[in-house]
Amino acid sequence: MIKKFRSSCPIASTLDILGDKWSLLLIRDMLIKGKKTYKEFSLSDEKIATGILASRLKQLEAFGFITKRKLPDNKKENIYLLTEKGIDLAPLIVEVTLWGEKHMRVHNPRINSYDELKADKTLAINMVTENYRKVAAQIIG
Amino acid sequence: MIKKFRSSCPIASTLDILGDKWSLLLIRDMLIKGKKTYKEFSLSDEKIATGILASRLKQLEAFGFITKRKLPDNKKENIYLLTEKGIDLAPLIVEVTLWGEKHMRVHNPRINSYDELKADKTLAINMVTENYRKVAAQIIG
DNA sequence: TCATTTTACTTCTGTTTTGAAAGTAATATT
DNA sequence: AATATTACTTTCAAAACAGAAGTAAAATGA
Repeated sequence: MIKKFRSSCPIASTLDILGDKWSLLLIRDMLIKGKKTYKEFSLSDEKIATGILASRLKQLEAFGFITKRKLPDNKKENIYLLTEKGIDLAPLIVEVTLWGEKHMRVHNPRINSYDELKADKTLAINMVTENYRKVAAQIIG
Repeated sequence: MIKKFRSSCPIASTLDILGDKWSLLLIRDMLIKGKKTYKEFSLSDEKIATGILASRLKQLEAFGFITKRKLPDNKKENIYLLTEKGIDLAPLIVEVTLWGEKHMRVHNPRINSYDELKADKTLAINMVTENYRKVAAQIIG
């Protein structure tokens, strides 16, 4: 997985990897919705194509956002879990959610409210990350 | 500028518009670097292609992130300025910067430090947005 | 046990997007 | 009046994407 970076800017470098329409949604699915298998990802609301899903998982793993493992009692399913690097995207995901809720509903009226998030951003981030860590630890036993 | 949204998720809807490698960099150039003309954008460190630049500016304008105007004494240059919707991306941009600085340097060693940002996030956001508003107001007279 | 289903992909094909270069038209400068 | 600058558009090859179909191993059901 070779990757050339366009500049020395941290924003540009982040977009060099996460700057597409799917990568951050996979992180969202893991962090917020607790998804962990290929099948679960493939059933997303946004209908990701299976080829794109495979390539994104590969890239996210190559760059250390996620890990891939098998559980002892299941030789078929792969379990994808966020690393600290991936979990650290929680504040970013919260900001995107808040911005999107505030400014995108005018374009997409279907967007829901997230009042809990607005009320206490820091608390929301902590709850999401703590919850994820707990659930992940439970999965790997 | 028609656009179909993939789902009711605010993250997905935001990515439907900003989920590419260039849009957020243009916002960055305006908000942080004070760029405002086509020429200035085209001279970015990341070497955006002129066709992509034109299409992104068009989309950002169509979705109300930026406005396009001419100054009374210059019939040639167009001045692009962020709207409130665009300025509101400051917290998101700060989060991306901080995340990128923390986690991307391992992949791209050229990335610089942003200690001021880390020290006080809220202050940094306020300074950037207040500065932008002031500079923009001065430009339009 | 053996057929069926499930999971996790890969492959194929047509379409869309991107990137690099060149071209154009109006305005501004020398 | 000639040249340069600005803001694009156009062109075209290459890369990325989307949807459908196919494959192989593992798990399940009869």
